[in-house]
Amino acid sequence: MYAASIPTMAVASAEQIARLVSELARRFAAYLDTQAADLHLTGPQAALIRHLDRPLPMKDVAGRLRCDASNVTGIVDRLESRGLVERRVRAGDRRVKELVLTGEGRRVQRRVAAIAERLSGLELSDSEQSRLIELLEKALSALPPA
Amino acid sequence: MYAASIPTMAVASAEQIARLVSELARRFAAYLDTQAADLHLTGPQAALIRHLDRPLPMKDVAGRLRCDASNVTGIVDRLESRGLVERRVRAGDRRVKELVLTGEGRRVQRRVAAIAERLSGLELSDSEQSRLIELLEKALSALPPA
DNA sequence: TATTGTTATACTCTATAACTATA
DNA sequence: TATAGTTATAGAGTATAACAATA
Repeated sequence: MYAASIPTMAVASAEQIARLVSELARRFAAYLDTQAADLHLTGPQAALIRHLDRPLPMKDVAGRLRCDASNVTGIVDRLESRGLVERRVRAGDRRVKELVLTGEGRRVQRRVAAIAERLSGLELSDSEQSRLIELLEKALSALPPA
Repeated sequence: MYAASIPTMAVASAEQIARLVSELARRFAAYLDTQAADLHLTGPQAALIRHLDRPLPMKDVAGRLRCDASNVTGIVDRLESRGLVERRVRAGDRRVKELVLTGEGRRVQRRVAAIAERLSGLELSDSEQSRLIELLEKALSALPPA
């Protein structure tokens, strides 16, 4: 046993948390990817569709996906070729192209949204869920906003 | 990767957990990537180094990274060209190449390992950490093993 | 001049299939 | 024949820089 002033246990569990969060992140991402693949979407494509809650300029899409604007061109090209999204020149400013979902795009969007919700069960009781939410929010506050 | 925004109201805590875990996963991955980039490593390169706790056949590396063996060739090529890892033909079976860290590779490995540990604080007390570990483990059990 | 989006370029990661060398 | 690893190929994502159109 060590002196109480040096939180040995805390260090041990800190590492454990890092490992668990890492594992959870990995599996969660893998889950999302496989679910997206079922819809014939890559991760970034699914993310783009999920963020398209209203007509959005390409630049804003890049902002939400946190990637360079030049990438969005390619991702949108592929989605547009499948008829899921559409580029529309903004009336007031012809430099801007707004991205909108097609009818089929909206159908896919609903299925994408359902993916995260399907994770919900998590085998936790209501009170466990509340507590987990609290702790996750606190843990989140320790990470850079990115 | 998924939604950035956290709902202000939440009675539906299951969905909220899905969003929080999603957000945590996203930020955690982003954090790991930027930290790895500081070491001039990509995510997969850092992951490979992290898993190299002993001489490991290429095939086992692929297993640990959960990717096809053909990918490992390229990742290892790049690490080897930087002198971080080394391929060694196994004495007993000349088909097998075991991957080992060089001295410099071990130094980098220690820095990679430190990344996850640095996440440890998480601004949680000891008991909060214990509880979070419990809940994370339970939540993990709901996800496919991948 | 500044901004929006695209194109050109170059890398990394990904899987599948064909190939080699060993067993 | 079977296994370990590589190579060939092709597609997707990433960023930087240069560019056109528009403001």
